[in-house]
Amino acid sequence: MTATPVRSTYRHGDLRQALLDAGLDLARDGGPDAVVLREATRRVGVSPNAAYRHFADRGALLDAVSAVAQGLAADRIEIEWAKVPADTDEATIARGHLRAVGTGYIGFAREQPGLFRAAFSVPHDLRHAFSPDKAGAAGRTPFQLVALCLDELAAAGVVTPERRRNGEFLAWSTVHGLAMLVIDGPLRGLTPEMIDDAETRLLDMVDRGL
Amino acid sequence: MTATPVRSTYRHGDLRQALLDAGLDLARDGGPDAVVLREATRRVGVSPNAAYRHFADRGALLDAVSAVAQGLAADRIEIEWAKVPADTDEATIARGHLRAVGTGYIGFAREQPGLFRAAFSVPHDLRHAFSPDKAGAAGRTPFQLVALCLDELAAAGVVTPERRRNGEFLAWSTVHGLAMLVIDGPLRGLTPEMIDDAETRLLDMVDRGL
DNA sequence: CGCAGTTGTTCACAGTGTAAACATTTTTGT
DNA sequence: ACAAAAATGTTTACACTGTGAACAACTGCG
Repeated sequence: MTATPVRSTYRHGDLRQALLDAGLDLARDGGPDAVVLREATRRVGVSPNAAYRHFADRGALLDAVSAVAQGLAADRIEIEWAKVPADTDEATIARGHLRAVGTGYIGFAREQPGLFRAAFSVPHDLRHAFSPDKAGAAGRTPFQLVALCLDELAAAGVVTPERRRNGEFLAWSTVHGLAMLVIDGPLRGLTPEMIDDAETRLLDMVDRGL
Repeated sequence: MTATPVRSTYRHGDLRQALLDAGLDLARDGGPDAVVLREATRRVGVSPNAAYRHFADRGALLDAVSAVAQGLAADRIEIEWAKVPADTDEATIARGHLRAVGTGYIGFAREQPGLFRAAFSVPHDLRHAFSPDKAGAAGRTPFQLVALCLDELAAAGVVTPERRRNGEFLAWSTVHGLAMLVIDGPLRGLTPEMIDDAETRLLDMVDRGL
């Protein structure tokens, strides 16, 4: 059932990308732990150690998968971002964008829990949060999107400069927490309606209390 | 260098507990992934398969470790809880308790990241959130403590019954998110001062916006 | 005392990551 | 053009993991 179980050429052509794709498939159902080197090479139709020509070790492959997954999260957020009507006042737009980030983030977590965990449970430093390989199709990383709408809120005077400072951490923590508890923690098993409700109220709380 | 590499009796005496303790040690530095069956048996000085007389599989051991870790989290929260002055009005006490839960929860995460992840990253259902084996020395689970202070807030009239409903999820998500991002996510590497600041502002936000 | 149940051990196997040596193909320098 | 060098894939090998099955030693009960 595999597309091309054997290949004619000795060289693969684009093994790195193929392994990355396989890794993403593994992460999609199974999360970061499911990204196992040998299985990826198996799916690509190559010997296990071929992977080491393109990734230093399993961790490097997982890092690459994580970066792509963060880009996919960014894409999901951009979808919500684009829905925000632009024909209103600055403040309303900014608040809409903040809400869009939250909705998109949690939406991605709920729709793609495996990729979400691969994206945000693999330890990375904040210093790399802006690196282009973590960006979505629009060229912006999830963290950049959070920062951006906070800038908008500050520019519109919705939040004071004092409150805007490091506000990323607050906004991010809030939605990240709900996402994690729902897909991977004790809040799993809640009905979609209950999650929707929690999500709405959570975003209300951020909107009011940031 | 091991305390008792061999034992005189064929029977161990309390192998289950010994394995659990070893599992906790492993989780303490290394988190849930570090809880490996063979290493636990090795530390206890017993053959690998002896573990199967007391735990169905590795997952069962991890579950047990997770439950104990949740109890330790509860203990940590109780410490903050007990600090709240009782000689004030009901509302102030209730709000203090909510804050104590947040402080204790994040404190536990920062002080014992491995145990924290073992406690709250191992999937469990909310239906078991009250089971006594997850309780601390005071007999209350972390989730019970959240629920309790929300009840207090409602009784004191700080939050309306409408807002109290399912408020656990909001409060929990918020602190859980910060904890996870700080110990395991992109917010690692923040200075303790920045984390302190984020924590304070996060709890302020919950206090204002719940 | 004998025997059944409990608990620990041994042997075995499949799966994982990864190092080292080897093979093949492509690139590059003269 | 052609040999040397670099890049890429394979094979072999090892240590480690979880876990099933058969076996061994101890315990308590009739």
